Amino acid sequence: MSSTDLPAYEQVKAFVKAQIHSGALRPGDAVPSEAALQQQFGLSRMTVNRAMTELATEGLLTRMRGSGTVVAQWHRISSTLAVRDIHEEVLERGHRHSSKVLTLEAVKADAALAQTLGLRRGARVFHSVMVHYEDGVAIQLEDRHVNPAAAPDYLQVDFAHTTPTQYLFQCAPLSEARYSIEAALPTAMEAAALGIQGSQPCLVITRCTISGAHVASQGRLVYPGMRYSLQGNFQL
Amino acid sequence: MSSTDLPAYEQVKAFVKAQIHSGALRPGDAVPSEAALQQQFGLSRMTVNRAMTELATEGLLTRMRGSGTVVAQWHRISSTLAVRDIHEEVLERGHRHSSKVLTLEAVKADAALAQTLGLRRGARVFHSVMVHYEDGVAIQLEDRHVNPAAAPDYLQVDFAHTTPTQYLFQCAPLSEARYSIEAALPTAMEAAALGIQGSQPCLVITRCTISGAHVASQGRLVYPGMRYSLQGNFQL
DNA sequence: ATAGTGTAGTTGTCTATACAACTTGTAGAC
DNA sequence: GTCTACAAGTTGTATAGACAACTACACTAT
Repeated sequence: MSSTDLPAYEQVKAFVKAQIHSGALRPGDAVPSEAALQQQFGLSRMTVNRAMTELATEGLLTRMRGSGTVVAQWHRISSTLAVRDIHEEVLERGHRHSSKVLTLEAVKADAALAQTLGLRRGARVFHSVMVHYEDGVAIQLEDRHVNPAAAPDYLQVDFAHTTPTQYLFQCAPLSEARYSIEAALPTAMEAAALGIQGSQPCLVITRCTISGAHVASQGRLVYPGMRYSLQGNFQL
Repeated sequence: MSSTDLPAYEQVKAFVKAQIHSGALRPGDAVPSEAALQQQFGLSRMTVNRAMTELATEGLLTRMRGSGTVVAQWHRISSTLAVRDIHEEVLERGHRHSSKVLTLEAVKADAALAQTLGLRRGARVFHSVMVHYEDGVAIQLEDRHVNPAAAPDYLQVDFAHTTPTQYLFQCAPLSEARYSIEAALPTAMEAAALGIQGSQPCLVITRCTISGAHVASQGRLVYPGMRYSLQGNFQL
């Protein structure tokens, strides 16, 4: 705890990481045991254990009780995909966010929708379609179906002052989510709403949020391909 | 440690999680302090601390030394995106994988490529283009530029028995990656190689892998939109 | 009123120890 | 040769205690 200001367990993590990145330790290789590192660094085992346990949960190491620790075969890269509000997102980029509600209604669920929301066919569900603009340019079409059990007052919400994501966060705490990302062509209606050609590819994120026992909502988010890309930067 | 076989710290985690999912604790709400939970569960503070620290790194809680713990505002969902080999991926689905090499050559880097690979303009880089098939159906076009410093023998590799991902894993341990996911139309060449219409949208992943100080390679992975989607399931 | 001081409460880290659960290899019994 | 039993080594979990770093708030002196 003298060389830098980093906590001791972080220094051990950095040491092991460096050995992996330099190639001194390759996938499948055995990593020194906690006892060995304890000696080498002059730390207690609990501290070394914390370092190694964290590296394991980060996916860099594979540990087996009784057997030892090896460098993981697949460097799993843990990104964080934040389920967040597009309003906040736009503001964070220093731009102006606005939106327009195209549809806000109650409809009867068809077979497919009923299944994903866990309801019976013909059940009453809420449906909203809106377009989000960043500095006046359409960047997202949000087509959402909501389970009334999760948000009974969905139709009364004033979406000029809030967004579906924001509102649903409030009344149905998120517990699980499923998503699917694909490239597809927009429907004629979607293309018109986004102000793009129907032949222009879009990034479509289909997202299903689950709150406790209910499937709270199912959303289809359409991004014009030319104006949007999902980006990430991973560091091991 | 009596009710179930779960470790004590996992039980504390489950307890707090349940309170959040049920809505008893909402984003921004204060969570009981470690001392309080220690009393309540009859555990040592270290055990409670482990539970809370892990929930914080999972993004469920926000902790501030001196101030306390609150439920995080944004339920960050930590997915794991594995940088893995398409060969293994196809085999895992129980299908047959094959591939065809279209190009394997050394070229001079143009300005853009030189910049991303961290080389000077006109530097010698390796270039490969190949198509991957799953049970005979084209599912991915892999257009890759490789830094010779990371893989000097890239042109001599027999890609009938291995894949670029696999080979690069061996000779250049991964330390960082940047990616970008977007929807785009394939080039005429790409469409022909994948056997699809040029008007069919594709999911394009541009990936840049970094190994230590070098940028090891830059790859453009094109997936036919109709045959592929990125999927994920998150659990908090 | 304002600025500074102090104190209680909270989280971050580290130690030393202990036992449990599991793996692996070896020595011995048959 | 084969199986069993044991021992050594490894990780998983839990404890009790300690100090450091920081925050928030109340209180005091100006």
